[in-house]
Formats: sequence, C-alpha cells, structure tokens
Amino acid sequence: MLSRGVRPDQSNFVAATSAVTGLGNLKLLESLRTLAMKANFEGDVVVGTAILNMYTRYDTRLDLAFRFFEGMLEKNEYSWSTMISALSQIGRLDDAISVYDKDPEKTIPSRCAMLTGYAQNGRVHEARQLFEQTRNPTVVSWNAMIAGYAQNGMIEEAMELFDRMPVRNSITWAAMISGCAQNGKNEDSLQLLAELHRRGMLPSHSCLTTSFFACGNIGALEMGRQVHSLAIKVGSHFNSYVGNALITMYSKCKNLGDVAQVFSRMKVRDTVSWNSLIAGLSQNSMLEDARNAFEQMPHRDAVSWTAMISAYVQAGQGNEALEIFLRMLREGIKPNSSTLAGLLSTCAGLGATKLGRQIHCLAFELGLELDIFVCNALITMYFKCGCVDAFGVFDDMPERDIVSWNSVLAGCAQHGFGREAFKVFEQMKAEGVLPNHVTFVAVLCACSHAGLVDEGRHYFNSMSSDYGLMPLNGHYACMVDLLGRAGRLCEAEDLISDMPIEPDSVVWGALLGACRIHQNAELGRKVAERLFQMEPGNSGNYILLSNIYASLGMWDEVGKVRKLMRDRGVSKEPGCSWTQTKNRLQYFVTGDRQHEQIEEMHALLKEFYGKLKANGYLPETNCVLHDIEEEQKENVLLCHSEKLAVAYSLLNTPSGTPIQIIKNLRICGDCHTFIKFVSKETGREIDVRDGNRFHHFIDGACSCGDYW
DNA sequence: ATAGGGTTAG
Repeated sequence: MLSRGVRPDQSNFVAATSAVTGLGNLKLLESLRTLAMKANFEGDVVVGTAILNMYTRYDTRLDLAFRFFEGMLEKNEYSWSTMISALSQIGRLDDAISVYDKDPEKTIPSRCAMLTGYAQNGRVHEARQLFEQTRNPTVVSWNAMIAGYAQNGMIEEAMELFDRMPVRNSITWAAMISGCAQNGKNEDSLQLLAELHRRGMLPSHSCLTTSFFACGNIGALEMGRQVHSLAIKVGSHFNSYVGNALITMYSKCKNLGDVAQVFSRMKVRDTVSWNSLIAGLSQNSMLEDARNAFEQMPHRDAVSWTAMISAYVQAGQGNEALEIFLRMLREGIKPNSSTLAGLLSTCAGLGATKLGRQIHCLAFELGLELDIFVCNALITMYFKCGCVDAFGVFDDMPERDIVSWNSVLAGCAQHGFGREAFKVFEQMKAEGVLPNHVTFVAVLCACSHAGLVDEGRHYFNSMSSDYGLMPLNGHYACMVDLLGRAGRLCEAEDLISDMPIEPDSVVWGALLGACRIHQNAELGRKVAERLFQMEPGNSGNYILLSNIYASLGMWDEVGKVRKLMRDRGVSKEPGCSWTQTKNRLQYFVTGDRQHEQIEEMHALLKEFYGKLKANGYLPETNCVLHDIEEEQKENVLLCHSEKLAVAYSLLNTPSGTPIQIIKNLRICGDCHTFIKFVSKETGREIDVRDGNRFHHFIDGACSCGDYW
C-alpha cells in the first residue's frame, strides 16, 4: 500500500495494530508507531489508543506503555481505561489509582477498569464503593461487580446482584456460572447453564468453558458429555478455550480416551492445550506420556515447565523434578511462584535444606520472596527440614492466608512447640482468620506432641462448640494419640467407642501406636486384629504388633505374627521398621528376601558408616555395628547406638526399597521409628511421624544436597 | 480497537 503511494487512513492503522497482536513483536510495533507518526497520525486518539493497547500487551513492566500514555496529546475514555486496567492487572494498583485520580472525566469505562482493578487485588470494599457511587451503571458495571464479588469468594453478593440487575448479557451469565464454579458451587453453576439453555439462549464460549470446569470439578462425566454435544451443536468446539477445557474436563473425569480424541481432533493446539494434556496425563499417573507430550510440544512456557516439575514432585521423583528445573533455567525460562512452590515442596520431601535455601535466594532474585504461595511452601520446607527459619518467613509475610497459618501451626506441632502453637492460634483468631479442619489437626497434633492433654481436650471441644466444625477421623486420631501417649489407653479406647462417625484405620492405628509405646500387648493384639481386618494388605500393622511383642521379649509371639504375615501373603514388598528396647535398637526387615536383604544391608551399612566417619559425622567409636544375634537372625538386626540408628534410618525409605536408595545416596529417608530425636537447633524432640527429615541432627548441618 | 467473562501449573 505504502509502496504504491497510498496514504493509510485511521482504520488501516487500527487494523494493522490488531494484526500485530499475538505476534509478540515489539519491533514491529515500534515501526508501526513510526509509520503512524510519518502519516501524521501521531496525535490521533484512536490510533494512539490502539498503540497503547499493543504496548500494554508486550511490555511486562509497562514502563514503555506508561511513557507512551503520558505523551499522548489527546486521550479518550478508552485510553484511560486501558492504562488503568493494564496497571492493575500486573499488580501496580497504586499507579492505577493515581492514573484514575488524574482522569478528569471518570467515565464508565474508566470506572469499570478501576473497579475490576480493586476487585482483582482483593480490595472488594473499594470496588463496591465505586460501584455504588456510579449513578447510571451499565451492564458492564454490573458484570464487573458480579465478577469482582465472585473472585473474592462473595458468591452470595454476586448472586444477589445477578438477580437484581435490570439487563443481563452473555458475559453476565458467563461471570455468574464461572463464579459459582470457582467457589465450589459446581452444581449451581451447571444449573445456571441449564437455565440459560431453557430460556432459549445460546451459551457463549465462556459459558461452555466454565461449565466444563464445573463438570471436571465434580467428575460429572455424563453432564460433561451433554455439554460437549451442546458445544458441537453451537459450533464452539473449535474454540481453543472450549477445546482446552474439554481436555481438562475429560482428564479430571479420568476418561483418557476422550482426552486423546479431543486433543487429536483439535484444529489449533496452543500451549494451553499441551499444558492441559500434560497435567491430565500426570494426574492420571501417566508420567511417561506426560513427559513425551512435554518433549513433543512446540513452545514450552513457564506453565509447561512447572506442570512437568510438579508431575515429578507428585510422583516423588525429586531428582527428575530438579533436572527439569535446571533445564528450564538453562533455556532461559523465568520461573514463577508456582514453579518455586513445587520445587520447595520437593525439598521438603527430600529434606534438602541446602537446595531449599538456594531456591529461597532465587525467590529474592525474582522478587517473589513475599509471594504468598512461595512463603507457604518455604514455611513447610524449613519446618520439614528442621529449621526454625520458617518462623522468620512467616513473620515477614505482608499477608497470610489460612494455609500460611496452618503451615506454621503444623510446624509447631512437628517440632514440639506446643505453647507456641497456642500463641499462633490465638494470634490467628485475633486477626479474624477463621480456623478450619486442618487448623485443628495441627493444634491437636501440637498438644499431642507436647503432651498437653488438658489443652488438647479444650481445643477438641472448642472445635464444634465455637466454630461448628465437626471433628473428623483425623482429629479423633490426634486425640487418641494424645491420650495414648499420656498412657491413658482406656480413655483413648472410650473416646473411640463414643465416636459419632465410623473410626478409620488411622484412629485405630494411633491406639496401636500407643500400645506400642506403653508395651500393652493385650490391647495391642485386640486393636491389631481389628486393623488386620480393616486393611488386610498393610504390613505396618503386623510389624507394629510384632514390635510390641519384641519389646517385651516375647519372641514366640513375634514369630507367630511373622508366620501370620507369611500365611496371609502380606509382606510381598520388603519393608523395614525400627524399634527400641531399653538400650537397644532393633531393625526389622520383612519380606521374602529377608535374609539376603539383611546381608546386603549389612554390607551397605558398613560402607555407609565408613563414609559417615570419613566425614566426621559419627566420631564415637562405640557406634559399632552389632552382628546379627543368632536367635533372631532371620528378622532382627541389633545395634547399640542411637546415632547409628539415625544413620540407618537415613537409608530407609517409606516406599520399602531401601537398597536402591542407599546406592544412590540421594534421597534421605522417612523413619518409622519410636526413637526420640532431639534437634540440636531447637533442643526439642522432633516428631518423626510426619515425614520429618532429621539427617542434619547428626551434626547440626544439612548433609542432603551434597549427596555425600 | 478499547471497560466486563473463560482454559493450564500451585
């Protein structure tokens, strides 16, 4: 056009800028802008606003966009609203507010942008004020307010506006249907879709997308199929949002055949389609397929990398997760708060404090150190690794959600900070945060671990009387544990028999654990038999019972339990457990290959012990490995040192394949032991029942991450 | 073209 000497007009420029959208090419944009200036359009509001809009999409910091906005000779209502909306979307709410304040007109678009800005940054009350001050709200104003309420969990208020508003459009319905689904009211959201349908209206792409989300949330496969055919009927199935939502819906409904079909029939697969596929596959434990999809996809974004990392995290493959992360960094992809949160939970699982600290540093570099997700993950990581730095992270948080409070309470429980847990709990209440079921599990666990029986009772009662929270099995399990550890086995038994809900195996398991501590073989046998019926495949119950007998020196009974296991074919998978009798530690190995396993472990332990010594970890010479005693050759290994037990438990993993792990020496293990561990850092007993890693207690320093 | 709605990771 230009080469033929035709001067482009306003609409040409607008069309050209819109064509540039999605190309992500800032240089192209700059040249368009130069062209506009040459063609004497630099002062044109419409062209200017179109250029501004382009800037807001590419410029992540918005500095260029803002400078351009400031320089605009003329601004219309949309120039203002575009700038306000862009600033508030990246969280620069204060700048958005000051732009809004400077707007002399404060037109409806400008107000709507500001309203949404407030709502998306959690300031619903200001959003509401803005809405209420608007004299003639348009349908856009109503929609913005409905969405604002829904995004802030105020679904009743949103519903009330929805019922009250004079005119609704398709966006109103989409906002309401989405609001319900986002707030766990999936059935309501599907009912709204049905009502929309009944009224003879056609559902928009957004309505369909969000309805699939709702179906997926509740696993409503049949409903999902019906909506799917509706989508085909209205021709929406080619829309990428709809297609992507279908992938997610079918994978949440565990219908992988349909996932594959939808994916293969899609005309255009964007990054979200691939990401949804990866997420769906990994959530259905098809890790290999997820990885293949990941390797095949054309453009991987931060979400793709994060999805793959968390797939490995969930599968317990921390090393793979880490390798993917390193590759991500090498390829220059910037991690976001979710990436870091996933990695931190891996560190927590591995007890990898050193790596955890490195990721903490990375969070500072990326400016994510105060991000709520990152902080919550940091708190859990530090606590699981036994570092009280968790408190510092918690204290520095500018805002906290229920997860933050629960994480800190759980940490107190794990580390025996009973009284501190109460303080945190009171502080939480004072700040007006309502405790939930998880909160009480943590508080009761803290009581149990600190041996605070009366306090535990008080909080247990307060749950239902003050907060209307009915105790669940987890809470009963804590109480049984609390009473049981305090030696009040009868009371624990009574509590179980008075339960209004059916006690699960965890509750009985807590009682069995108490029997183990107090060496009560009579009750232990009774409880264990019940557990054998409830979970016939769980070898842990058999081992616990045999540990009780072993602790009383009742070796005949130990033999009987082991025979029972063999007869019932329980211990196909090799497993191991620790127990302590007086001044000895015993290591039980179960499974068909017990004998060779012991030999192999023996050898590996010697090797490992040598490494420990070489690294200055076990200075005392009395930590000798005792030979297997004749009479318990088959199943019991004895040693005399608690420290050696720590070394042993380092090698132990919950998955029951200790040998492999030992060879790698990469993953430190979970210990199912009743040995008391005291943290050198806090001087307090560590609760090892909840997956705490304690290798650093060998010498106060974290050894993991060095891989020895 | 621009103010309001929708999919993926945690």
